[in-house]
Amino acid sequence: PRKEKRGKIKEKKSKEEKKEKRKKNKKKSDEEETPQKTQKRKSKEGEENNNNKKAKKEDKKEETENKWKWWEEEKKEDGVKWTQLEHRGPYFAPLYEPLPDDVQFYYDGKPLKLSLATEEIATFYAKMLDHEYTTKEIFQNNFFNDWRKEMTSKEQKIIKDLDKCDFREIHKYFVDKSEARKALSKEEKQKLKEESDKIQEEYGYCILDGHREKIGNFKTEPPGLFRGRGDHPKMGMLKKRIMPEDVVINCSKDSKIPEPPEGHKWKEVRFDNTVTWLASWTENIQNTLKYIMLNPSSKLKGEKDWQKYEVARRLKDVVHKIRAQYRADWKSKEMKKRQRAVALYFIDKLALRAGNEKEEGETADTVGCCSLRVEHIKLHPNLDGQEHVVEFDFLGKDSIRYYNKVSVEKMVFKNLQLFMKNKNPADDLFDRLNTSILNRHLQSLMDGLSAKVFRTYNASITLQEQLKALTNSEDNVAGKLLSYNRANRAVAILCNHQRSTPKTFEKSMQNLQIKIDAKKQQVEEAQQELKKAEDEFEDTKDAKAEANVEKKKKLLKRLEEQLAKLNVQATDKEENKQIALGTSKLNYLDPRISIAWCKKFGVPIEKIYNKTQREKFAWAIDMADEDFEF
DNA sequence: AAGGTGGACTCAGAAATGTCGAG
DNA sequence: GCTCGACATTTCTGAGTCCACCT
Repeated sequence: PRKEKRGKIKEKKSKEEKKEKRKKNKKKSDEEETPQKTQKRKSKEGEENNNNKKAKKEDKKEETENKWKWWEEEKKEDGVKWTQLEHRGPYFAPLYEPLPDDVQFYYDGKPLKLSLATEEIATFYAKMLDHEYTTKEIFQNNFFNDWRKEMTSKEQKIIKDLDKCDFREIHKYFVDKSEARKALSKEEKQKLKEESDKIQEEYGYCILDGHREKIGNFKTEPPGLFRGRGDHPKMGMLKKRIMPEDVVINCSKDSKIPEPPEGHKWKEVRFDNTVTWLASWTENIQNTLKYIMLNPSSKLKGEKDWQKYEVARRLKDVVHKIRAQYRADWKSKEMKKRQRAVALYFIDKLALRAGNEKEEGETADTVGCCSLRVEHIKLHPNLDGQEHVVEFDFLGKDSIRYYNKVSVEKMVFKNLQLFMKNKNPADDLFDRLNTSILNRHLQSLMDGLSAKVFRTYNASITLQEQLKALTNSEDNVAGKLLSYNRANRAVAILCNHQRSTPKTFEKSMQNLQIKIDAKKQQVEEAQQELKKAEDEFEDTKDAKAEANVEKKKKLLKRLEEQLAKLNVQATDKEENKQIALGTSKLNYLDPRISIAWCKKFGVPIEKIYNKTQREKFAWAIDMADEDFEF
């Protein structure tokens, strides 16, 4: 039986009680709170007018100076996340601007002036007209339902059929508008940029324990139509505008409490230092909370990230024991244990996600390990010369397809046959198992162990092993980077991180091939020229000719290097077309492995981590030396 | 005491935006 | 030096995991 509907109204009582608890919990640290005020105020205003070059220089300076090395400080007591937190509150999405009078909506062929609220929602749909979403029936129905709810009764009486609605003029208006924006002059664009920079300056940072930290998402999400991933039952529903009255602010008591926009109030202001968020609101589609939190470069995120990899490293010490145990459990008398052991084998070997149960009808039908159904696997006693092959085919997180044929151990195969006996395709494969049972078991094996740790562990250890196996110290930097990318790719494949093939892929591949051919030609020509120069030197033996030979040699060498680089590029590109490397790099690979590798092989860190990534991994860059072992 | 539920946090790819080098 | 498009980066917000707490 799958879960019941979630979004029920919370009981007031429990909420109040919880609040009380938080207060108690927090009291202690409140007292310790040091009222350090904003000591540092970087004089940003002055830089603003300067030209790019200077600004860049300043950036660099900032990069090396006054960075908070929180990793050198002592950790706070358990559960307390900060002692000082001050911020400006969220930046609200701009209000709706009505359409000009000459842009009209048509119903049944006739122009119809809509009320402001109705018109706004119409624009959400109009903007998406050339997206395939709007061709889907569920999307259309959900949209139309929600739209009608917001109409005046007069409008409701007229607008009864979406097919009779003509949004094309509105659509065109927005297309033109975005064209116009692209066509703005340099100066106008510059001005726009400055305005958004100013907002970033003002709302994009907070003060956390005396340090200025960047916020990850400081803007509220604008209203629009919900776009789920995959086959989402709620696609097209109206996502409502967030008002200050919806927003809970979290900050420290003695800080400057953010002002709500003129004429508005916050839903609540609280002072909870056991959580990391600055503001939150409830989103109306799934009735779940959304948060404003810090950027990955912040202490709060960085510390947690570091800790994640430390847990994974502890798993390394016990993983052999755990593997031995689940292998033994395959033969257990208890069905529950067998299921747990087989599931864990999948999680370990295939890096599957845990697979929480989901409420049917509320989200797209996707699964992870524990929620696999019989219909998601096929058993092949023999396939393509391999024994005991399991064919997986299911939609995972974000409705990304997982398709894999794996030869498994005999005992696993037998167990799967057993689990599937007398079941329907739609039945749970592991009917005696769920994520909480699994995680409780894992916790008992190692402190802090849960299913996702296996993904982190296997990803990182794979990178380390692959780097060891693939890197050739004789290679030049480009060659080494290819090895790095290949190691990274092995991880991405393991974790099933995919992307749609870029639209321009074929074309850009062709272009690259053309370049390669041209370069080959050049190399040949250079070879001939060199030959000629050598012959001439042979004849004349004069200094000028000798210099010429040297020159041609150099040219040839340079061209050959360029050709080699292009070839490397082509290989890399082809191998990468459907694989997304970013996710694993950012979330699964202990950065210290990569940094150690860079140091060991003399590859500049900038070659593998861009600026943002270097900020996120500042802790690792500072602490890892070339001997680091995961 | 098992299972449901809300809350808080990580992880995910698409889309928007910025940049940079070839022509 | 300028433009244009390919590619890189950033933004966006949806989709998971996991745990504490409640019944």
